[in-house]
Amino acid sequence: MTLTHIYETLFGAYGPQGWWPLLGVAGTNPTKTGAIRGYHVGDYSFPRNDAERFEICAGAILTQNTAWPNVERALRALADRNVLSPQGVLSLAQPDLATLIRASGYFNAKARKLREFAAFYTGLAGQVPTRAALLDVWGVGPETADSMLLYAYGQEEMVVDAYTRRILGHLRLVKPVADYDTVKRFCARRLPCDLVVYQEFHALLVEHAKRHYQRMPYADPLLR
DNA sequence: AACCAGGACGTGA
DNA sequence: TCACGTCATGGT
Repeated sequence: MTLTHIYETLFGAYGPQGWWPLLGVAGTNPTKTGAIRGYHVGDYSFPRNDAERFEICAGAILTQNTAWPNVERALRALADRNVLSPQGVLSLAQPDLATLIRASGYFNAKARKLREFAAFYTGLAGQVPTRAALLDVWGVGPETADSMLLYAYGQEEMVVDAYTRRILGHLRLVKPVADYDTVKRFCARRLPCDLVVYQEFHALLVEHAKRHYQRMPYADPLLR
């Protein structure tokens, strides 16, 4: 079972996922599970502007260990108040920001993370951040940094998350204890370095895991 | 009604 | 390094 085969199998089964979800983009994904919306299936021209870029980054922080529908509530609360922007986030006192993003969980920690990131983002002045610079921001770890680079900045950085580990571990392609960078290199070495492939691969693994890796014991009907 | 979700950080060994 | 506790809402 090669990663290319996994990719093609999942792509054949679910089709393009069109990540990252955006509030202003209607969900048209025929394979969507649950309440997830905001797809732009088959269109890889995103983000189309700076507002969408920041929304993706904010979502990457808010979705840490959190289900997307809750993240969407928080993002919508920010958008409704017209503060889903670096300036908007920084205009709020941290407790007020925390109240707005309450639904996403860990709201105190995430309010601080959003503010730290908004300040960093402003300092970028439109430049693409390096991975190392992102990792220096408090609240941005490896997965969050790679999600931002891959989906907000169009950089070919493989995203490894709990689902990636779960699926690849179940298929015995990686050890369950392998660290982030080990799994990342494993994937990067075996898939073509292509933006579409990277974006879809991560999204497809999430979709597949949501369908078949929610509860033990796993019985994967597609991969083995 | 426990269990978990597209993690990251701080601490003590 | 590494294992473990902490942060917290909402769906199943």
